[in-house]
Amino acid sequence: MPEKVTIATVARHARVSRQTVSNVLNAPHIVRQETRQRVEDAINALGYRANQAARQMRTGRSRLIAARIEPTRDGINGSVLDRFLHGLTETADAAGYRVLLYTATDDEREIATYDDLLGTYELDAFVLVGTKYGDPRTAWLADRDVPFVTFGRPWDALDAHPWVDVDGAAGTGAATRHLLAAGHRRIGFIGWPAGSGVGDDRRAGWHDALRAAGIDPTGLHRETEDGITEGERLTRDLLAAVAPTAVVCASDSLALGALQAIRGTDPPVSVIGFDDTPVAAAVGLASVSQPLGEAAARCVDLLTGVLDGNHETPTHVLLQPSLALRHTA
Amino acid sequence: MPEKVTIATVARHARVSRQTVSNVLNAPHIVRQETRQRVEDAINALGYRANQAARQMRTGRSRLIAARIEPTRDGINGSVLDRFLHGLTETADAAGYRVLLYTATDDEREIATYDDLLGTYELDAFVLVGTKYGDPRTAWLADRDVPFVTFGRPWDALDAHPWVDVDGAAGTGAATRHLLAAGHRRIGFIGWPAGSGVGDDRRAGWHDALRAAGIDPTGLHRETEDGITEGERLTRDLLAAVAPTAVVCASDSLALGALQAIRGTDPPVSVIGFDDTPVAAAVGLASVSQPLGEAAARCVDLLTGVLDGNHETPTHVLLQPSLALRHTA
DNA sequence: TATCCGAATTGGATCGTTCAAGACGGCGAG
DNA sequence: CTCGCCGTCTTGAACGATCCAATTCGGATA
Repeated sequence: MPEKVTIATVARHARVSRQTVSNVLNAPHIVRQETRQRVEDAINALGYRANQAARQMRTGRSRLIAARIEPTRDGINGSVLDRFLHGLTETADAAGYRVLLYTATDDEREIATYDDLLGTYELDAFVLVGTKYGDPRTAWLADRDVPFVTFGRPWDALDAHPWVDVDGAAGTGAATRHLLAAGHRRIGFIGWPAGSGVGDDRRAGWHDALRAAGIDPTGLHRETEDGITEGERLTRDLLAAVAPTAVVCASDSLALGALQAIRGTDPPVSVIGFDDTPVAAAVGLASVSQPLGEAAARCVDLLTGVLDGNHETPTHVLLQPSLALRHTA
Repeated sequence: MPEKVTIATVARHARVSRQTVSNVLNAPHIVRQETRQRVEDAINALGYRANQAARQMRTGRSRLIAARIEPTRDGINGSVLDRFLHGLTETADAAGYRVLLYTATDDEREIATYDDLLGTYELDAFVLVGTKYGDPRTAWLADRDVPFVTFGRPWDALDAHPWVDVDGAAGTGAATRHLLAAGHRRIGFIGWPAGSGVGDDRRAGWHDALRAAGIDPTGLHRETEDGITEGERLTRDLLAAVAPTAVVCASDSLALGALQAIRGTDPPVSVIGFDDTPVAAAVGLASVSQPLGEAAARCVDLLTGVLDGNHETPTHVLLQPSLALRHTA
């Protein structure tokens, strides 16, 4: 069995000192061209790889970022996180970072996990998905100057920390305008109770688009917790009350419920969901599509900016969604 | 700012040597009860956490396991991996391990990634999801004595390495028997081309169940690549040829296609899918459900067994699926 | 020729932990 | 009484990288 290749092995092979090899790796510009070449050749010939643990012990940086993988709730929205995670892994990899997973059942435990991860693994940064008003997790991290980025705006103070988000209002706005252009006038909205940043944002897009078209949105919307059953219930209610010819929903779960509710209507009531989940694609549901890969990439950009001390990079990014049109619209 | 708490800090505080603290952590039984208590008190008082990088450098073990997150293909089957990953993270955590993500677009790059992860991060083990006949990845890992477990049997040699799998034949068998009990006689099967271990296994369950009921399965099955469109096409073909009253499918994707094809039949043709994906739950599709959390837990069990040198643990585990009955069956 | 300068390189110390070997006191056997 | 052993604890070295201070060397300057 071949003995382990360390920086000393490379140094001996290239007939230079350990420090010179280290310089070739970390500060190539201060090494003479000819020497550098010799060292690089040795590295390739021996298949040397810098030992991350040793490097970390000296520098205190692990090149590891943590992301949370959530228990699959209704399984529909879970796929959003899944796609985001995949993008994150890919982009982080390209930037020389690795993604470590963790889970937590509530905020308190999640914070305990931060403490543990920071203490034992010396993580470089965290990526949080979804934040709420007065989120204790971001406060904890900020208090300790731990670098982190959220996918989702901090609704109570936009400048609190770096974030990446998708413009939900633009998405529901575009969906509504698409329906208006198709001749619809009574366009309903099924969303979440007021108070959640994301929900209010998505409703605002629909609301403002109707207003801009000279239509009064009063009475045309309903609010409920997320879920297929709830979506169906509220859509039936809305149909009975104001007979909309189209419905925009805050999520694909709600939209799937809406689809059940409108079954058999003639002409069929149009439905547009939100998130463009695989379920939507499978059942032909039109939906607002978030650029998740792009969002993940921007998160990594922001993090590397912070970690490498580039304070010139922007601290927040708002991406535009697109409309995935299918036969329900 | 408080200075870093190391093993030396704890030692000083408890008035023992560094090594004694280390022993309390790693071999408590060789430390006198009274001393141990004093050290443990100091650990708690100071909030000491062992530095993983330093430990790793000395022991060569990182307490990190790697799992691959795949690009969301059609997004339906992706959720299976997602749920598995979540279970894996949770169980690994409980066993003192963390899960590191990686991606790769093909086998060659995946192997290059193994090399990189092993070289720079000294990963303890890998979890592979899905293997095929003559898989180059498992061969590479086995060659180098890298511990790993697969979720999915190595179809060409069941004793090649530790694995966890779900009994697909039992699943399709149960589905078929359920349909038989409901009075169906002509039960079709839509699956994948012969040659894939998983596909052949799932077809065998259906085949044998029919045979056991004294029914000749000849002509009642069709094979195709996975996908909704393909599933629909083949189901139409099967309907036209032999007019089955029920169809068992090798995946939820195929089953969704089948649902499109049978629309309007009277009495409705029954359909049962495989994987119990969120999509199935959403559209009311009956499906065979894999115990993914349990599978992940068993993977961790096998790994810790290998890593801790327990060669007495079984090297493979075959779990039984259950039937999620919904209105399509 | 002596002095100085900066670029390039060197050896030693260090990060926090575990391993290997040894020190110390008490106890039982010879 | 002495020897060896066992249980308990301590000391020094090592893992593989980077940081720091010191050194070499060729060339420019006085």
